[in-house]
Amino acid sequence: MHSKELLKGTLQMIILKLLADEGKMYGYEITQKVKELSDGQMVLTEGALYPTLHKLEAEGLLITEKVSMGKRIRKYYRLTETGQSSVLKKVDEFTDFISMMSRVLQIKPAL
Amino acid sequence: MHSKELLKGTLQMIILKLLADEGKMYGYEITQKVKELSDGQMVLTEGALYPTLHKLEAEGLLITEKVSMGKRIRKYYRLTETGQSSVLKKVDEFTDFISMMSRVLQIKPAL
DNA sequence: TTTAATACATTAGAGTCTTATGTATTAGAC
DNA sequence: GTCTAATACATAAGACTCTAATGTATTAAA
Repeated sequence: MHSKELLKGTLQMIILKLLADEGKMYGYEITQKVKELSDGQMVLTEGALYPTLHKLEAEGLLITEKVSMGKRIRKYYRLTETGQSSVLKKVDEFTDFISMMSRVLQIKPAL
Repeated sequence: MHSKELLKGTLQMIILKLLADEGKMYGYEITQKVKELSDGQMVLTEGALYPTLHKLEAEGLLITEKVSMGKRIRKYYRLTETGQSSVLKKVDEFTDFISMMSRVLQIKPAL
Protein backbone atom coordinates (compact mmCIF):
# COMPACT_ATOMS: atom_id res chain seq x y z
CA MET A 1 0.00 0.00 0.00
CA HIS A 2 1.71 3.18 -1.17
CA SER A 3 -0.96 5.53 0.18
CA LYS A 4 1.87 7.27 1.99
CA GLU A 5 1.14 10.52 0.22
CA LEU A 6 -2.24 10.60 1.93
CA LEU A 7 -0.51 10.77 5.28
CA LYS A 8 1.00 14.14 4.47
CA GLY A 9 -0.42 16.77 6.72
CA THR A 10 -1.80 14.27 9.25
CA LEU A 11 1.24 13.82 11.48
CA GLN A 12 0.82 16.97 13.57
CA MET A 13 -2.82 16.15 14.16
CA ILE A 14 -2.08 12.55 15.13
CA ILE A 15 0.55 13.60 17.66
CA LEU A 16 -1.68 16.26 19.17
CA LYS A 17 -4.72 13.97 19.36
CA LEU A 18 -2.78 11.16 21.05
CA LEU A 19 -1.40 13.61 23.61
CA ALA A 20 -4.90 14.93 24.20
CA ASP A 21 -6.07 11.39 24.98
CA GLU A 22 -3.03 10.14 26.90
CA GLY A 23 -1.90 13.23 28.78
CA LYS A 24 1.81 12.85 28.24
CA MET A 25 3.93 10.68 25.97
CA TYR A 26 7.52 10.44 24.78
CA GLY A 27 8.57 10.13 21.15
CA TYR A 28 9.19 6.44 20.94
CA GLU A 29 5.97 5.76 22.81
CA ILE A 30 4.06 7.71 20.16
CA THR A 31 5.50 5.56 17.36
CA GLN A 32 4.47 2.40 19.22
CA LYS A 33 0.96 3.65 19.99
CA VAL A 34 0.39 4.60 16.37
CA LYS A 35 1.62 1.20 15.22
CA GLU A 36 -0.70 -0.48 17.70
CA LEU A 37 -3.80 1.56 16.86
CA SER A 38 -3.30 1.06 13.13
CA ASP A 39 -2.58 -2.68 13.43
CA GLY A 40 0.90 -2.15 12.05
CA GLN A 41 -0.30 -0.29 8.97
CA MET A 42 1.11 3.07 9.98
CA VAL A 43 4.75 3.39 10.96
CA LEU A 44 6.13 6.78 11.99
CA THR A 45 9.74 7.35 11.04
CA GLU A 46 12.02 9.29 13.35
CA GLY A 47 12.95 11.64 10.52
CA ALA A 48 9.33 12.78 10.45
CA LEU A 49 8.49 12.47 14.13
CA TYR A 50 11.23 14.38 15.92
CA PRO A 51 11.34 17.46 13.69
CA THR A 52 7.56 17.66 14.04
CA LEU A 53 7.68 17.40 17.83
CA HIS A 54 10.33 20.11 17.95
CA LYS A 55 8.31 22.30 15.66
CA LEU A 56 5.14 21.92 17.74
CA GLU A 57 7.15 22.76 20.83
CA ALA A 58 8.65 25.85 19.18
CA GLU A 59 5.13 26.94 18.23
CA GLY A 60 4.00 26.67 21.82
CA LEU A 61 1.58 23.77 21.36
CA LEU A 62 3.67 21.36 23.41
CA ILE A 63 5.90 21.55 26.46
CA THR A 64 8.56 19.02 27.41
CA GLU A 65 9.75 17.39 30.58
CA LYS A 66 12.94 15.37 30.69
CA VAL A 67 12.90 12.26 32.83
CA SER A 68 15.93 10.08 33.56
CA MET A 69 15.28 6.34 33.42
CA GLY A 70 18.61 5.13 34.78
CA LYS A 71 21.12 6.36 32.24
CA ARG A 72 18.55 6.74 29.51
CA ILE A 73 16.67 9.97 29.08
CA ARG A 74 13.05 10.23 28.07
CA LYS A 75 11.55 13.45 26.84
CA TYR A 76 7.87 13.62 27.67
CA TYR A 77 5.59 15.87 25.68
CA ARG A 78 2.36 17.41 26.92
CA LEU A 79 -0.20 19.78 25.40
CA THR A 80 -0.24 23.45 26.36
CA GLU A 81 -3.58 25.25 26.49
CA THR A 82 -2.95 26.52 23.00
CA GLY A 83 -2.24 22.95 22.03
CA GLN A 84 -5.54 21.76 23.47
CA SER A 85 -7.66 24.16 21.47
CA SER A 86 -5.54 23.41 18.43
CA VAL A 87 -6.38 19.68 18.59
CA LEU A 88 -10.10 20.32 18.54
CA LYS A 89 -9.71 22.56 15.52
CA LYS A 90 -7.50 20.15 13.62
CA VAL A 91 -9.70 17.13 14.21
CA ASP A 92 -12.74 19.14 13.11
CA GLU A 93 -10.90 20.14 9.97
CA PHE A 94 -10.06 16.53 9.31
CA THR A 95 -13.66 15.35 9.55
CA ASP A 96 -14.65 18.25 7.29
CA PHE A 97 -11.94 17.14 4.89
CA ILE A 98 -13.30 13.59 4.85
CA SER A 99 -16.86 14.67 4.14
CA MET A 100 -15.68 17.06 1.44
CA MET A 101 -13.60 14.35 -0.20
CA SER A 102 -16.53 11.95 -0.06
CA ARG A 103 -18.62 14.47 -1.92
CA VAL A 104 -15.94 15.24 -4.51
CA LEU A 105 -15.21 11.57 -5.10
CA GLN A 106 -18.91 10.77 -4.86
CA ILE A 107 -18.31 7.79 -2.60
CA LYS A 108 -19.75 6.69 0.75
CA PRO A 109 -16.91 5.19 2.76
CA ALA A 110 -18.13 2.55 5.20
CA LEU A 111 -16.61 3.03 8.63
CA MET B 1 -9.52 26.57 6.75
CA HIS B 2 -5.87 25.76 6.18
CA SER B 3 -6.40 22.04 5.81
CA LYS B 4 -4.60 22.39 2.51
CA GLU B 5 -1.86 20.02 3.60
CA LEU B 6 -4.46 17.28 3.81
CA LEU B 7 -5.11 17.65 0.11
CA LYS B 8 -1.61 16.56 -0.72
CA GLY B 9 -1.70 13.22 -2.42
CA THR B 10 -5.39 13.43 -3.28
CA LEU B 11 -5.19 15.33 -6.56
CA GLN B 12 -4.30 12.39 -8.80
CA MET B 13 -7.10 10.34 -7.32
CA ILE B 14 -9.64 13.14 -7.71
CA ILE B 15 -8.77 13.65 -11.36
CA LEU B 16 -8.90 9.95 -12.13
CA LYS B 17 -12.18 9.42 -10.29
CA LEU B 18 -13.89 12.33 -12.05
CA LEU B 19 -12.73 11.02 -15.42
CA ALA B 20 -14.00 7.56 -14.49
CA ASP B 21 -17.43 9.06 -13.79
CA GLU B 22 -17.62 11.59 -16.61
CA GLY B 23 -15.80 9.81 -19.44
CA LYS B 24 -13.81 12.75 -20.73
CA MET B 25 -13.04 16.20 -19.38
CA TYR B 26 -10.68 19.09 -20.08
CA GLY B 27 -8.54 20.81 -17.47
CA TYR B 28 -10.64 23.84 -16.77
CA GLU B 29 -13.77 21.69 -16.64
CA ILE B 30 -12.14 19.61 -13.90
CA THR B 31 -11.46 22.70 -11.78
CA GLN B 32 -15.09 23.77 -12.12
CA LYS B 33 -16.48 20.33 -11.33
CA VAL B 34 -14.35 20.07 -8.20
CA LYS B 35 -15.44 23.53 -7.09
CA GLU B 36 -19.09 22.57 -7.68
CA LEU B 37 -18.92 19.21 -5.90
CA SER B 38 -17.16 20.72 -2.89
CA ASP B 39 -19.50 23.75 -2.68
CA GLY B 40 -16.58 26.07 -3.36
CA GLN B 41 -14.42 24.64 -0.59
CA MET B 42 -11.87 23.07 -2.86
CA VAL B 43 -10.18 25.10 -5.55
CA LEU B 44 -7.64 23.48 -7.84
CA THR B 45 -4.82 25.76 -8.91
CA GLU B 46 -3.40 25.49 -12.40
CA GLY B 47 0.08 25.04 -11.00
CA ALA B 48 -1.07 21.81 -9.43
CA LEU B 49 -3.54 20.67 -12.06
CA TYR B 50 -1.61 20.84 -15.32
CA PRO B 51 1.63 19.25 -14.17
CA THR B 52 -0.43 16.43 -12.66
CA LEU B 53 -2.41 15.88 -15.85
CA HIS B 54 0.82 15.80 -17.85
CA LYS B 55 2.36 13.37 -15.40
CA LEU B 56 -0.63 11.02 -15.51
CA GLU B 57 -0.50 11.14 -19.30
CA ALA B 58 3.23 10.38 -19.31
CA GLU B 59 2.56 7.42 -17.03
CA GLY B 60 -0.01 6.06 -19.45
CA LEU B 61 -3.06 6.50 -17.22
CA LEU B 62 -4.60 9.16 -19.44
CA ILE B 63 -4.78 9.90 -23.15
CA THR B 64 -5.54 13.26 -24.70
CA GLU B 65 -7.58 14.52 -27.60
CA LYS B 66 -7.32 18.09 -28.82
CA VAL B 67 -10.52 19.76 -29.92
CA SER B 68 -10.74 23.19 -31.52
CA MET B 69 -13.58 25.39 -30.26
CA GLY B 70 -13.30 28.21 -32.77
CA LYS B 71 -9.86 29.65 -32.13
CA ARG B 72 -9.64 28.18 -28.64
CA ILE B 73 -8.21 24.73 -28.08
CA ARG B 74 -9.49 22.31 -25.52
CA LYS B 75 -7.48 19.29 -24.47
CA TYR B 76 -9.75 16.48 -23.40
CA TYR B 77 -8.44 13.80 -21.08
CA ARG B 78 -9.76 10.26 -20.87
CA LEU B 79 -8.74 7.17 -18.89
CA THR B 80 -6.73 4.38 -20.49
CA GLU B 81 -7.36 0.80 -19.33
CA THR B 82 -4.43 1.12 -16.98
CA GLY B 83 -6.02 4.30 -15.71
CA GLN B 84 -9.32 2.55 -15.04
CA SER B 85 -7.82 -0.14 -12.85
CA SER B 86 -5.70 2.51 -11.15
CA VAL B 87 -8.80 4.47 -10.09
CA LEU B 88 -10.34 1.50 -8.36
CA LYS B 89 -7.13 0.85 -6.47
CA LYS B 90 -6.64 4.45 -5.43
CA VAL B 91 -10.20 4.91 -4.19
CA ASP B 92 -9.92 1.68 -2.21
CA GLU B 93 -6.70 2.92 -0.68
CA PHE B 94 -8.43 6.15 0.25
CA THR B 95 -11.28 4.43 2.08
CA ASP B 96 -8.71 2.24 3.84
CA PHE B 97 -6.85 5.40 4.77
CA ILE B 98 -9.99 6.93 6.27
CA SER B 99 -10.79 3.90 8.39
CA MET B 100 -7.16 3.66 9.55
CA MET B 101 -7.11 7.34 10.49
CA SER B 102 -10.40 6.95 12.36
CA ARG B 103 -8.84 4.19 14.42
CA VAL B 104 -5.60 6.06 15.07
CA LEU B 105 -7.43 9.25 16.01
CA GLN B 106 -10.09 7.25 17.83
CA ILE B 107 -12.89 9.23 16.28
CA LYS B 108 -16.07 8.30 14.43
CA PRO B 109 -16.55 10.86 11.67
CA ALA B 110 -20.21 11.29 10.78
CA LEU B 111 -20.74 11.24 7.03
C1' DT C 1 -14.41 48.89 -24.26
C1' DT C 2 -12.91 46.98 -20.46
C1' DT C 3 -13.44 43.38 -17.15
C1' DA C 4 -14.32 38.66 -15.90
C1' DA C 5 -14.40 34.19 -17.34
C1' DT C 6 -12.46 30.66 -20.17
C1' DA C 7 -8.30 27.83 -21.35
C1' DC C 8 -3.84 26.50 -21.70
C1' DA C 9 0.97 26.46 -19.44
C1' DT C 10 5.58 27.09 -16.67
C1' DT C 11 8.55 28.21 -12.68
C1' DA C 12 10.49 29.46 -8.06
C1' DG C 13 9.98 28.32 -3.65
C1' DA C 14 7.64 26.32 0.57
C1' DG C 15 6.37 22.48 3.29
C1' DT C 16 6.33 17.73 4.56
C1' DC C 17 7.99 13.47 4.33
C1' DT C 18 11.55 9.38 3.31
C1' DT C 19 15.91 7.41 3.59
C1' DA C 20 20.16 7.31 5.61
C1' DT C 21 23.04 8.00 9.24
C1' DG C 22 24.62 8.73 14.01
C1' DT C 23 24.93 7.95 19.20
C1' DA C 24 23.92 5.35 23.28
C1' DT C 25 21.38 2.20 26.70
C1' DT C 26 19.01 -2.05 28.01
C1' DA C 27 16.81 -6.58 27.69
C1' DG C 28 16.89 -11.11 26.08
C1' DA C 29 18.67 -15.11 23.47
C1' DC C 30 22.27 -18.45 22.93
C1' DG D 1 29.47 -13.43 28.55
C1' DT D 2 28.34 -11.65 24.15
C1' DC D 3 25.68 -10.43 20.38
C1' DT D 4 21.27 -8.89 18.59
C1' DA D 5 17.01 -6.52 18.85
C1' DA D 6 14.56 -3.15 21.00
C1' DT D 7 14.56 1.24 23.20
C1' DA D 8 15.44 6.31 22.78
C1' DC D 9 17.08 10.38 21.16
C1' DA D 10 18.58 13.26 16.94
C1' DT D 11 20.06 15.45 12.24
C1' DA D 12 20.56 16.00 7.15
C1' DA D 13 20.13 15.42 2.09
C1' DG D 14 16.95 14.90 -1.22
C1' DA D 15 12.22 13.73 -3.23
C1' DC D 16 7.69 14.94 -3.98
C1' DT D 17 3.64 17.72 -4.14
C1' DC D 18 1.59 21.78 -3.83
C1' DT D 19 1.06 27.25 -3.74
C1' DA D 20 1.71 31.60 -5.59
C1' DA D 21 3.16 34.15 -9.30
C1' DT D 22 3.42 34.90 -13.96
C1' DG D 23 2.48 34.43 -18.91
C1' DT D 24 -0.38 34.06 -23.31
C1' DA D 25 -4.67 34.26 -25.66
C1' DT D 26 -9.85 33.95 -26.62
C1' DT D 27 -14.66 35.00 -25.59
C1' DA D 28 -18.75 36.72 -23.20
C1' DA D 29 -20.92 40.25 -20.73
C1' DA D 30 -21.41 44.75 -18.50
